[in-house]
Parts: sequence; C-alpha cells; structure tokens
Amino acid sequence: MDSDNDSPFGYDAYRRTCPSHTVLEMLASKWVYLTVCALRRGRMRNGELARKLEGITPKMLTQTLRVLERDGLVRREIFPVIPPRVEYELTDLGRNLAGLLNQIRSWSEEHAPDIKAARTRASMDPQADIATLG
Amino acid sequence: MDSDNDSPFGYDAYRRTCPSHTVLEMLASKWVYLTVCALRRGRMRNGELARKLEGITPKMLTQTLRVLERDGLVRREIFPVIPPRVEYELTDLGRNLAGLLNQIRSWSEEHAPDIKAARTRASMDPQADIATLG
DNA sequence: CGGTATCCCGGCCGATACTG
DNA sequence: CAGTATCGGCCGGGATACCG
Repeated sequence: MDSDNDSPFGYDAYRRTCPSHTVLEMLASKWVYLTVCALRRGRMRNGELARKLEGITPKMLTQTLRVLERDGLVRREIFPVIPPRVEYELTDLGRNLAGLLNQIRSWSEEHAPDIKAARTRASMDPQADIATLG
Repeated sequence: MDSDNDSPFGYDAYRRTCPSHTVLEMLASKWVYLTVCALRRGRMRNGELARKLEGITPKMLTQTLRVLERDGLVRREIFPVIPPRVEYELTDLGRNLAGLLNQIRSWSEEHAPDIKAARTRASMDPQADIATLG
C-alpha cells in the first residue's frame, strides 16, 4: 500500500486488503492501547483491570476485552466459583503487539515534541503576521 | 505509560502526557495513513492527490492536509498563478513518520493473518459448540 | 483549480441502572 | 464480582453546493 506502483490509494481497498488498516483500526479504539499496556505485567482479574484503567466504565472494559479476545490478543479464563472470578492475560500475539506498541512509543517519544512544537507554531502563526509588521 | 511503575492507566493522563497518544490519534484519522503513503513518492499537486486518494471528498482532503501541515509532517507551497497551483510534500518529520508506518506495516503483514484467523475462529465458535455435539 | 460552507447521519463512547 | 441493558450526546466524516 505504499511502495509498490503508482496505482490509486482507495480507502476501500486499503480497508479490505491492507494489513496496516486492521492494526491501526484496532489501536484507534479508545482503550485498547492502555489495556494492552496494563496487561503487559501479567495475568489480571477483571476488577484489577477496572482499577488500573481508571475512568473506564464496565461496558467499555468488557467491550475492549471482547474485541482483544476475538482478535486473539488476549486470553480469558473463567473460574466457575462464587463469587465469579475471571482473569485476563496477553497471548503470544498480544505480547507481540506490545512489542509494536514499544516501537510506536519509541518513535513517539523521539518525535512527538516536534509535532507539539509544530502545533504551537501553527497556533501562533496568525499572530506572527502581526508580530512581524511592527 | 507501560513499563514504568504500577500506577493507574488513566485515559486523561494518557491523552495529555503520553506521546503515543498523539501519534495514534493522528493515525486513527481515516485518510492520514493513505495520504502520507501517497506523498512518499514526492511532491504532488492537490489534484493529483485527489485522484490518487480515490473516493476522498475535497473537504476531507483539505482537512487531512491541514492537520498534517499543522503537525509539521507536510509542507504546503502555493504558487500565486491563475489557475491556482498548490503543491504538497512530506517534511523530514513526515518522511520519518513514513518510516514508522513501515514498521507498523511490517508488523501487520507478519501478524494480521493471525488476527484474521482469530476473528474467523471467533465467528465460527458459536457453531463449533453445535458441530461438536453430534 | 483548489478550496469553503452546510447539512446530516452512523457509531463510538459515557452515564446509569440492573442481573446471576 | 463480573458483567449486561438501555439511553443519549458528541463528532468524525460523507454528500452536496458554492466561491475566488
């Protein structure tokens, strides 16, 4: 989808065939990144996760975990006891994704300051015209 | 935001302080990935981009490019001629981002099949219960 | 040609309440 | 404890029309 030929970059083709889209779409979900990071430390109960991901609602917690489970990144284990006990952990694939997150994080730490700086400049620019007029 | 201590992963703190969020939020935008990929080949006119990014509306094209410009990833050059002529190109930072996109793409090509497979299994599973009952 | 301006819809996500 | 159910707001993004 980037270095092949000079054919068009249709979004539909991108969505259906480009592997990057699958991954980026996942990472775009609001709680996915934080959830994977939280689970990097190891197996965890639902309640522990809820506390770690502070501010998350039960609905979003479940929804996020279900998606990650469906995609093979998280394994869910149910203990048939009262009161209920459910534990989550990263699969190999999930830990592998965490590796990609590290790469993203590494790039971001190095370059996010440049982006922030550009944003600041951009928001100053309307003034800059005036400032240079004196 | 992942390997430091065991403090909570609040979304607010993530959004305001974690560099990854800045980047992932950008990449989550529908046309950003494709636009950066399109611009990798070099400087291009607005019309060329519009044709390459097939299906994009003028509004989204402009909006995407403005964001990328604001963030210092794309440079915009205006030629004061009639009819108007505007060209876009990646900045150093933009080309650098393309490098990250390569890493993401590389990971995705390697692992997206596993994700797809997991999804297929997940959608089969309700049947699996039945299939194993005979 | 290279954009704006406007309208509008679908879906993500939050808040809240309820259940086994 | 670990979820589900329901309602509703916000907003990203598509369609369309207009402008210098």
